[in-house]
Order: sequence, then C-alpha cells, then structure tokens
Amino acid sequence: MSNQLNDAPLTLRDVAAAAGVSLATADRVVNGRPGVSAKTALKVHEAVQRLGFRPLAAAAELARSRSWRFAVVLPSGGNRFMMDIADNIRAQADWFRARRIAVEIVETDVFDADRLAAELAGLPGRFDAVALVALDHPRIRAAIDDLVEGGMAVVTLVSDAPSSRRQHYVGIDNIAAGRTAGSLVGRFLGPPRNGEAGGSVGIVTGSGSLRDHAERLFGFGQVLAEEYPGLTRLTPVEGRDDPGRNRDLVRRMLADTPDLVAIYNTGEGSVGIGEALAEAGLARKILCVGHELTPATRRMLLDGTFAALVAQDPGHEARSMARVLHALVSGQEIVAAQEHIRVQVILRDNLP
Amino acid sequence: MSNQLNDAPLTLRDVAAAAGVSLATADRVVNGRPGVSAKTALKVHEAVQRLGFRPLAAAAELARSRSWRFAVVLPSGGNRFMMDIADNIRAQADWFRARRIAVEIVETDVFDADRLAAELAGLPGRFDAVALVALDHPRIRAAIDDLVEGGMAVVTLVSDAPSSRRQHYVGIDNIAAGRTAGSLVGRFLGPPRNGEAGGSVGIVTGSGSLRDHAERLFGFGQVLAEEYPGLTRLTPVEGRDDPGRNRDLVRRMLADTPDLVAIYNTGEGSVGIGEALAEAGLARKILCVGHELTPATRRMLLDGTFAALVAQDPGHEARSMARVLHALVSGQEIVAAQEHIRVQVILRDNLP
DNA sequence: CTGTTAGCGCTTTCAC
DNA sequence: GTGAAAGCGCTAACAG
Repeated sequence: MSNQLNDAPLTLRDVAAAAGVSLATADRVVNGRPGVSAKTALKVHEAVQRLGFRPLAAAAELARSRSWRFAVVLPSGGNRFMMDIADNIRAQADWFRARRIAVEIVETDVFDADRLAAELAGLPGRFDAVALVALDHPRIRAAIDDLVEGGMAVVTLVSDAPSSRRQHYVGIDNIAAGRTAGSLVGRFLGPPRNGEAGGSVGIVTGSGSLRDHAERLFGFGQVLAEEYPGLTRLTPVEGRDDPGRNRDLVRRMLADTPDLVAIYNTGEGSVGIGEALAEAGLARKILCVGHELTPATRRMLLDGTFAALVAQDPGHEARSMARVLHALVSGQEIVAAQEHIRVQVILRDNLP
Repeated sequence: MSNQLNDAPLTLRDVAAAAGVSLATADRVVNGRPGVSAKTALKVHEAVQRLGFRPLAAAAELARSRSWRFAVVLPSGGNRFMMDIADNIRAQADWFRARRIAVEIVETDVFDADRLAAELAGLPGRFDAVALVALDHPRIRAAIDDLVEGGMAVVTLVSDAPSSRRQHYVGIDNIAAGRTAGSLVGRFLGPPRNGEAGGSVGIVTGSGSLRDHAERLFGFGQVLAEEYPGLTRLTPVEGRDDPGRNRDLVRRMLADTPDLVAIYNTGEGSVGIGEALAEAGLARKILCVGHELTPATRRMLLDGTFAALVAQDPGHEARSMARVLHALVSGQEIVAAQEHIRVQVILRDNLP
C-alpha cells in the first residue's frame, strides 16, 4: 500500500470528461440517482475507479443546501451524567450549525413509558431524526418502530432498545461493563489463585426496569459466580440513582452484613454510598466500584473511597450521536471503529 | 441555557447587511483579516453577536481552495502499534481528500537522532505540517524548533519532546500510564490493607532513550515505592521491544528470581514474555501487565497470561493528529476535550 | 435518458 | 478602507 495519499485534486468534472459524459450524468452515477443507462453508468464507474475519484464533502454539503432537525430526548431532572451529555451536545453547536442541523433537547420522564411514548409520537413532522435514552418496554419499542416507519432516523443513546428498529445504538456494552466491574471487585479483593477471597458483596442499583442497569447486574453476577465463588452476592437494592436513598440503603446494608467486603453500584448516586461508609468509619475498608466519572466520583476515587470506576465518555457519545444521525439522514457511511463507545476503567491514576 | 440550537440559517451576507457593510468587509472582520477601520469592525462584531452568526464550515472550506501537504514521520520497521497508527491514517484518506490534504507517511529510524534530524531538515518546502514520533534528544529538539521557526505546524505523536516548540502533543500522559500499571500490579497482587504483598517485580522495557518508556518506568516506580513497599522492583531489562530478546530476558529473570510475582513490560514485544512463562509453566502464575492492544496481547489477555493492558487508541490518535494539524494550518480552534488521548485500562472483560 | 445552468455561502482578487 | 464580482466542486431544477 502506498504511503502517498491524495495526490491529484480530482473533481467530478474530470470524471465526467474522462467518461465522456456531462457533469450531471456523472453526478447521477456517483450518487446512485436514477435515470442513467447501464452502459453509461459503467463508463462513469470505470472512470471513478481509474482516476481514484472521491467527492469533496464540503462542496456537496454546500450545494445540497438542505437542513435537518434533530431531537434529543433525555431524562428530565437528569442526573449529573445526563447533564454532561446535554452539555456536550450544546458544546457542538458550531458543528451542527456548519451542517445546517437544528437540534432541540427534549426532556421527558423516560421512566414513564406512556409519557415517553407520547413524546415520541409527537416528533414526526417536527424532526428528521431523533436520539433517545430508551426504556426497553413494549410501548417504547412500538413508538420507535413507528418513527422509523415514518422515515425518521432513530438512534438510542446510553440505554438501548435492541428489539426495536432503531438504526444504531450509541453507548457501551453494559454486560461487558458489568463484567468489568465484577473482575475489578474480584481481583482487587484478592486473586483466586491465592485461595478464594470470601465475604459478601453488596449491590446497589438504580432501577430494575432500565436495561443498562439490568445488564450491568447480569454481567457482574456472571463473573462473580463463575470466577469468584467465594464471594456471596447480596440481593440488589434499588436506590433509583438517588444519593439519599443510596445512603440509607447502605446504612442498613452495613448494619445487616458483618462480612461485607465490597459494594458495587450499577448506577448514579454513588456519593450516598460514600457518605454511609464515612459515617461508619468504613471508607477504604470496604472496596467500592461504581459507574461514571462525575465531580463526586472523581473525589471519591482520589480519596480512595472508590477503587475504580467503569465509565463511558459523554463527550464521545454526544459527538458520535451527532455524526451517526447526520450520516443516517444524509446517506453517508458510518465509520464503525470511530463510533464504538468503549467501556473505560478509571483508577485514581488515569483520571482524565 | 436554551435547549434550542441553531434556529435561523444565517449567512455572512445577513451579517453584512445588518452591519451596513459589504460582504467582503464582513468577511475581513469575521476572519480577522487586516484592512478594516476599527469603527466598521465594531459594527460587524456587534452584528455577529446580535444575530449569533457562525460561518458555515463547508462553504469556507470550498471557497478557500487551498491545499495542504502533511508529513507523518513514523519509525521504520515499525512494531504492530505503529502499523496500527499508519493503517488508521490511511483509513482517513477520504477525510483528508475532503479537506484537500495530501498526506505522506515517511518512515525513518527514529532511534537514530542524526538520521531523524536529517529527515526533518528535508521537510520544509515540501510540507506545510508534520507529525512525528519524537526522540527527546537535543538534536531533535533543535530540528523541531527549526521547522516551527520556518512556519510549519508541528505535532509530536505517541512520544513527546516537550521542551521543543512543537505546537501540540498527540498521545497519552506516560507517567500516568506507568502509575496506572503500578496500581494494577499492586492491587492485583493483593491490597495493602490485608497485609503487604511481597515478592519481586520484574520490569521489561524497550529502550531507556525513548521518553515514553522512561516516563512509564518512572510512574510505575513511583506507585510501587509509595504504596506497595513490600514489593521489590528488579532492575529494568532492555529488550528493544523485540519479542525474541524479551523472551530471553524473561527466561533469565525466571531462573534468577525465585520470588518473582509479577512482570511489567513498558513497551512492545509482550508476546516474548508470554512464551518464556509458558515454557516454564508459569503462565497465569505470575501477574503480567503490559501496554497496547495488538492481536498478540489480546490473545494473552483472553488466555489469562496478561491480567491487564494499559493502552492508547491508535485510531483516536490518528484522527486527532489529523484534526489538530488541520486546525493549526487553517487557523481553527482545537477542541481540547476531544483531543485528549486517554490512558485506557483493558481487562479481558472490556476488550473492544 | 442526458445535458445546461443557476446557485449553495464563503474567499479572494481586483477595482475604486 | 471598502466594495463588486468571479469562482471553489457539487447538486438540483429545468430543458432537450
């Protein structure tokens, strides 16, 4: 393969000339528009191949002076992570503007399937594409399918609805995220090869009905069951991502579980866990692993209350969502590698 | 802050009209070009503010039909990671073409300061910008400064030369990477709170003269010395990133060190370490942490030979390099958050 | 089915 | 110092 990229600045006009056709015909072939005979299409394709032509995106963008309206549906009263997503979307105002994309962030109670479904039903006509934090619920699945049916581009964000017809999911593999948390807890407590680690592991989760939390729980349980049989998983307690509720739940957990060695939080509100531990004088004595980097979790990582965080990058997700929706509406290809959202492990030492 | 982004599709023409000046004058002000009186400049700035104007990137790109030549200087006979970088750069051919950027990948012996310096000296005139894997050496620093002096945009890639005048560094914080590796080794061997972990830790490194390796070593040593005093660090052995040499070095290390509990490789060629361990029947008995995700390290992560990898994303680095150089030559702003290259921790469970 | 032509929004001469 | 006008490469009417 050559190390020399993009030598000659070819234009569609050059291709048209080489193929012996007009600019318009060359354009039709290159963009797969109808109304060209198979024979001439072949000539153009050959010329494109031979010359190595690639259209100049900026020119196409400019000429195709069409504009788009995107809706982004986020949970109302959102937690810190969702606020980060929203901020990162706003930070892209210039990027959107440069592509004639008008974006509206819509806040809804995504936990209420009826309200979310109603919100989605009101989108067609007003928007060309939508990104939403999905609830994996039959009613939502149907609402998503209706949008796609109606010709809208739909991507799920952070929490997926895989059985729907959404074109893309922008977020992490939450089973992998849960497994990663499980491995961190297991290994940090002591590697299996030196005799089994023992004790109880508490689990705090947001809500059983959010697919991402449920998947994390599943992945976490998988690893602990398979590889750390000496560890006992307590029944998950639901704090709805609320620090206050989490604090109360962990207080009780500490009181009820003398052999508690670790706590895993599948969702937000980790700060409540830190508070309960601090009260009991158990911070850094009990191994904690949680999700997402926020000012609160950053602090607790630095002071040792949390040993590790499993995280996803809200900036990457916001940018990926924008690129994917834009590619979908304008018929461009999406670069899979670039859009893959990684499950990150954050320790005190590699804090960004 | 509003949730409504980019409502009206404003053009420079609108701004010019609102300010009561011509299109050309508005353009001069918006782009900070000279030849405008302070008074009219103010009028234009006000109009821009009031209307909330942002230029359409595609149009600017098209009109400014200027082209660029970028050089990317990579180590010759590169290892797998460098090949990944090169592949990712090639994968961006369309992106470059869309911006009229011709890219040439230049291979040199970056370990030889004289040759690298000579290569760099030959760049001005032929290129507008350069990205290079730097050797932190006085001669290279001077060569970089000469390029910058000559008006070229220069960024370092993967390995930095911070005392030079390069405009940007595309790569990870290698001290943080080393610290992360240190924490993983320390914690995986057994948390300090349950009595100190003990034993010797072997260290394999590529070359003492590459800044990235030296920094990783430093960060690793820092954490082990401060937090895991029970662990004895062996003197680092240099295998020049070569699997064969690494295998021999580790064979000897195993023979000489009865209490060896872990091995850290700051560079490439981890597969040699795996081979030596397998021969001795010690795979998975000795904790291994290395760098970079390659087919070989992926395999060893999956089979348990390596417990974790500290990695950087070559795709992200290739794209970041491209964006940063383009921003530098075309006078655009660079989005710091997007260009920050993260120190990634990869376990078997969060393999991408 | 194919070709001609008028822009898209911005940059850049070249006059005034 | 300021303005008029000719493109940049591609798309989309509109003719033929």
